[in-house]
Amino acid sequence: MNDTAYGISRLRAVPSARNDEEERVAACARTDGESRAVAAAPRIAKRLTAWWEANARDLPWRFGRATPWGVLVSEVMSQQTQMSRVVPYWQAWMELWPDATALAGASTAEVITMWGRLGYPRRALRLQECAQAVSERYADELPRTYEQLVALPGIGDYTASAVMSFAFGRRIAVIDTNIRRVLSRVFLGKESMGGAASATERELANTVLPQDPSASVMWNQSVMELGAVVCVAKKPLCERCPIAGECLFLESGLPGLGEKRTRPRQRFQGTDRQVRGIVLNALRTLPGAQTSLPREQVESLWKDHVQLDSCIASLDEDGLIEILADGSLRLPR
DNA sequence: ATCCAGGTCA
DNA sequence: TGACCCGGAT
Repeated sequence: MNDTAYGISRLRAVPSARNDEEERVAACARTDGESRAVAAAPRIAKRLTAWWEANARDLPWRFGRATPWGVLVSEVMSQQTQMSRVVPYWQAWMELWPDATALAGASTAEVITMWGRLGYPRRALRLQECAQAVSERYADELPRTYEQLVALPGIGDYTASAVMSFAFGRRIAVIDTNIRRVLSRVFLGKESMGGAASATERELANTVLPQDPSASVMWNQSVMELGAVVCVAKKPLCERCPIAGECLFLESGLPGLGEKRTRPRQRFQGTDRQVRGIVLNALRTLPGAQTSLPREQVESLWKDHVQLDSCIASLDEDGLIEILADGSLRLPR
C-alpha cells in the first residue's frame, strides 16, 4: 500500500515550477478535504483490514463460500433488510434454488412463500425475473460488467457495484447508506444526509478507494461492516472503533449526531404496506391443502374494505396474487 | 407504543 | 419524490 496506489500521484501531476513538497502543501490548501482523505486512507485501510480479519461476521456467503449468483441473492435479500434476518432465508433459498436456472423454473407461489417475512415481496418477483434473464440471456452465468448487471430486474447501482466488488473482485466504489455514513463521518466530519448520494459523496468514495483491486474489495467490505456494527447511525460505538484516531467526526465532537438526517420515514401502522403484508401473509400460511382464501375470510383480514380492496388490486397488479372469479385469492401459479 | 433502518423503481 | 415491508430497539 504505497501512496501511488491511492492517487497521490494524480494530485502531484499538476504542472508547477515549485517542488513536490510545495505543490503538496498548495494542493492541501486548494482541496483540503480530498487531499487529507487521500493521505489518511492508506492508514485507515490498514487498520480496517486488521479489524475485519478479527471481527467480520461469519455470514454464509462470505469468504469465498458462495457462487456469484449466491452473492447476488444475498445482496438482493439484504436490500432494506438486516443481515441477521437474511441468513436463514438465504440458506434455505440457496439449498432449494442453487443457481439462476433453478430459480427460473420455480412457481411464483413457491417463490413468494419462500420469501417469507423478509419484506418487500416484489423483490422476490424481480429476483426470479433476474434469474430468468440470467438463465436465458447469459446461459446461467452471471454477467461480469456493471452495465450488464444494472440492466437486470431488481439490480440497481448498489447491488451491481456490490456484486462487481464482492463476487468478481473488481475495483468499484460500493455506495450504500452504511458506507456513506462512515465515509462522511471519517473524512468530512459530518453526517451524511438522507436521499440520494450526492456528487460529493460519490467523489469521496472514489477518491479514497484503494487502487489495487483486492485492496478495494477489502475496503468496501470492511467500511460497510464498520458501518453496520460499530459506526451505527444513532449510537456509534467510538470506543470500539479501530479508526477512532483518524475520524474527523469524533475529533469534532460528533456534531449533529441524532439530528434528523435520514429520509422522512413513512408510518407503517394502517398503511397500504401493512395491509398488503397481512393479505400476503394469509396466503403464504394457508393450512395444508388449501390453495386459496375465500372472499369471506379475505374480508375478515382488514376492517376498512375500501382500503383492503385497493390493496388487493395493487397486489394483483404487482403479480403477487391472483383474484379468482368468486372473489377468493391465491398466490400465482 | 413509537421510532427507525434500508435499495429499487415509476 | 413517494411507494414499498418487517422486526428490533427504546
